[in-house]
Amino acid sequence: MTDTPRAAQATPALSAQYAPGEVEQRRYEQWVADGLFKADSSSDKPPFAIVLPPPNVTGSLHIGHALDHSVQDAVIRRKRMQGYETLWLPGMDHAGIATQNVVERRLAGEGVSRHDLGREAFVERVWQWKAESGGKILGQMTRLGDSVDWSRERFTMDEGLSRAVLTIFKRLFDDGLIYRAERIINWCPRCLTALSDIEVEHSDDEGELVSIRYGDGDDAIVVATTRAETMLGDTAVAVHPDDERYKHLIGTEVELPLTGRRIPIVADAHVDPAFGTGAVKVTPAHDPNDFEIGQRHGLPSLTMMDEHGVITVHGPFLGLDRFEARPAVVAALRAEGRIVAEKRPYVHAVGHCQRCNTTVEPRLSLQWFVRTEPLARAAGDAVRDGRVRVEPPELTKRYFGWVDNMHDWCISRQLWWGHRIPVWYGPNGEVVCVGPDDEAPTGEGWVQDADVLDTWFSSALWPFSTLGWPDETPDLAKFYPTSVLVTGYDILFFWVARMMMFGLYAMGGRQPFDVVMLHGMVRDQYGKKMSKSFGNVVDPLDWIERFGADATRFTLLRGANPGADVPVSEEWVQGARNFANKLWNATRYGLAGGATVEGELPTEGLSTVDRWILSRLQHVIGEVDQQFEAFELAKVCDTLYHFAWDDVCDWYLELTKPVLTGDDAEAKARTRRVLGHVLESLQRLLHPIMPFVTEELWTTLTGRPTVVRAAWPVADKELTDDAAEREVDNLQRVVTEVRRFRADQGVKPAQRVVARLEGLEAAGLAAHEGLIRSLARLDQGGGDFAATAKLAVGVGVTVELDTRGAIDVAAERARLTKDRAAAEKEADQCRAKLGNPAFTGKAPDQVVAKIRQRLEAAEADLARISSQLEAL
RNA sequence: GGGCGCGUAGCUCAGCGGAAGAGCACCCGCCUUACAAGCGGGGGGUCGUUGGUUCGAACCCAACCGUGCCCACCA
Repeated sequence: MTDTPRAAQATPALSAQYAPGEVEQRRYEQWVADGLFKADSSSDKPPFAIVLPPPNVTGSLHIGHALDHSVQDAVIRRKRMQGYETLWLPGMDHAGIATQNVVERRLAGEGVSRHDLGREAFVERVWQWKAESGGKILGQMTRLGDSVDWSRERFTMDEGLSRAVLTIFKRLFDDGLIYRAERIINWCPRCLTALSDIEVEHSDDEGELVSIRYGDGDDAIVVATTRAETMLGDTAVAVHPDDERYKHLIGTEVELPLTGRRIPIVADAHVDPAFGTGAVKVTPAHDPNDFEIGQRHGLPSLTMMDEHGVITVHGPFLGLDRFEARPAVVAALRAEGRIVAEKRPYVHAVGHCQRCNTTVEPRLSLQWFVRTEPLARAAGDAVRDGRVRVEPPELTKRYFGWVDNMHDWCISRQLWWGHRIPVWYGPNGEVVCVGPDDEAPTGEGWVQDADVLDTWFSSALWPFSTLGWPDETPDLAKFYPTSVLVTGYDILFFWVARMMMFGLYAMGGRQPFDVVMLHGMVRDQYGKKMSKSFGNVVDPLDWIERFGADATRFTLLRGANPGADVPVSEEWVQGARNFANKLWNATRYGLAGGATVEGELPTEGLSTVDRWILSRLQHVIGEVDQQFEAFELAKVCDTLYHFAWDDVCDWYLELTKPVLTGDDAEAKARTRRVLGHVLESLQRLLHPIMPFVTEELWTTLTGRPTVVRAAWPVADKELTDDAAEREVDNLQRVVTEVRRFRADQGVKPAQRVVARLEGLEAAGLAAHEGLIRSLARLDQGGGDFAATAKLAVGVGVTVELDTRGAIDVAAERARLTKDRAAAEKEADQCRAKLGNPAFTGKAPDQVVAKIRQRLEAAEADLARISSQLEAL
């Protein structure tokens, strides 16, 4: 057998290029078949649990999910390797309004409305959709390589979670934290349901502010509004109590135009005298502020619009849509001479339905609410007192701003898809909340509330309902509180704050998770948001198919520091694909060169180069551990990328070629063992980021069954070696400088360059002359050696070269002159600093010492460069 | 209207008090026996502007100019 590192001969097992498609599916199926992702709640190992933020069953996973999942998978895979009992629990969210809308749209394509089907049949259709869409999502997760425990998959509407919903609803109800009330809520006239505050998105829209005169003569009062049509529902005009202009009118009545009704003028401190005319029309049934004013003054609430936004008051406007009614009302007022100021454009914030973008209508209606004050305070305290850590910490301010100013949460939705509100109404006005173990009341006249709960109500239970709550299951005991919640900062409020509220409430004050890791949004290579209309959307499956799951994950994780948005592009995923291939080839080469993991790692007789790479490896392990603990996955990627590509591939593999092809069998054996160790350690370190290629390589290299449960590398201080690092660092500088010279001089690689190396001893490189010569392609100086260039390489080494007359003296002289100027400048700067008593007096000793060293180095460079210039 | 953040190489970003960095892009030279999805070399930034603190500022402070996001019931 031959020892030469010829890949083709020695390793038919690895092809010349990494082909992810061939590897990924096979590996994933094996992992699942072997139960490697299954958690054991009876294990003695310390627990580490993540619940997957359940994707909505509205469609398929997008690149943002791929980021979210990649972060979690990286974190959990490392913990699994570290010996924790890991649980990553998968599942999906029924996503009430979003899913209902999707299915309704599909039905519309068939010319059917949900009302044609009826409630039961419609819900059945949604379940069909869920089966279809959910299956697609699960398939995508396997393609990404998610190491989730499939045996514990949950759905927010499955039986167990429904029981959890009933349980907590009943408990909140009994504690007086859920109530039913007639309030102004956000209403979507298209979805025909109430919305919570967070389901409303505000945008600055241009409206028209018109001023309308109410009343006549001395009693006339002018109000301004952007929503003229609502004057039909006015039941008062309000002014500030101290406003001298209107004091005399307070308590009187004016005639409301177009209606013939007379309405009172009331004084309310809410009115800003400086805005507009200082007088406000009051429409309690259609404006939240006006509702408050109405409550304070006992005003009637007059509803003048139905759930579709159509005018319901009798008269010329009856049956008009709200947006048709607006100009119609203005026109009618103008005809009566009531418009006192011309309409003027006015930009103001208008709410839109998050799901369909319809302008939200504040509407007085009877809804169920959660009294959030005590829950939100606890949710804030858990972060304030450090029980829950938020990464990045900057986002805690936003979190506090939210939980400390939370309005009561409207939880009833006039939808069919969701958890039905477990409240029954009796024939005599009885209201009964039915718990999970209660019998629903039967008999004449009893009906269940028709509404369903806000989808976030069940999502808020996710970290414990999925573990079996309200039962005291082994899973709940073992894995609650979960270790970390990973999600995008965009749903900090929607979801995280609510899980905190319900988790603390349901679990006796125990937080749902110890850490919240918030990642950013995936953007394109110019930092732009991805959007269908912009055409810059990336389909993760497309990338997985073309570049592999590992490359896709690496591309995403390479930007995934806490709170940071993640720009991606096809060029970058190509780079990541190249990286996977680089690892592949490095291992292929290692195997061909006899890399092995058998036997103890030798400690005696190691070469400087071996000691150097082992030392570097220990530093890398330390850095990566730190970065992982801080969830700085972008830094993890960066550290490992450079270690793998620069240290291992570009230098270590090259530096060890002479040994591996040489005659010293013992030295060769040692290096083979070190090479094996470095490669397999690198594969273990990269496995959380790039699970597939590392699995394929590690199992091939080690002959062991899987890297999934291999031990995570631990840094060994014994193996760090500063001297070896310095030595190799010097060696690299010499080699690089010679290469630079050759490139500058246009010396062809094949062209013979005879050289004499001086000063190696002093630089500690005496033993490495051979390596330097081979890497820099320098020949031994022969009898006809005639130095034509003298090269100082900065570590006290001088290289005299004979390039057989090919030296461009002018170019080299110019470069040296430039270098000399730089060295002079450097020396001057250092001297100036050292001559400054303020600096030497106040700066730390090590800084001063550093400057001294710099000065010495600069002076040495000056001397060397000068002599070189003379020699040229 | 409040709050938060960001402006560093052509692009995307790291560095956050002691000599300006990475990836990609670009330029030059190479099929050197793991890898051309590669190898070697190189150019490119007065770190948004103006002041201040400091022996020393990309880094701390202030103002300004850009820009992004979140929250918000002034008609």
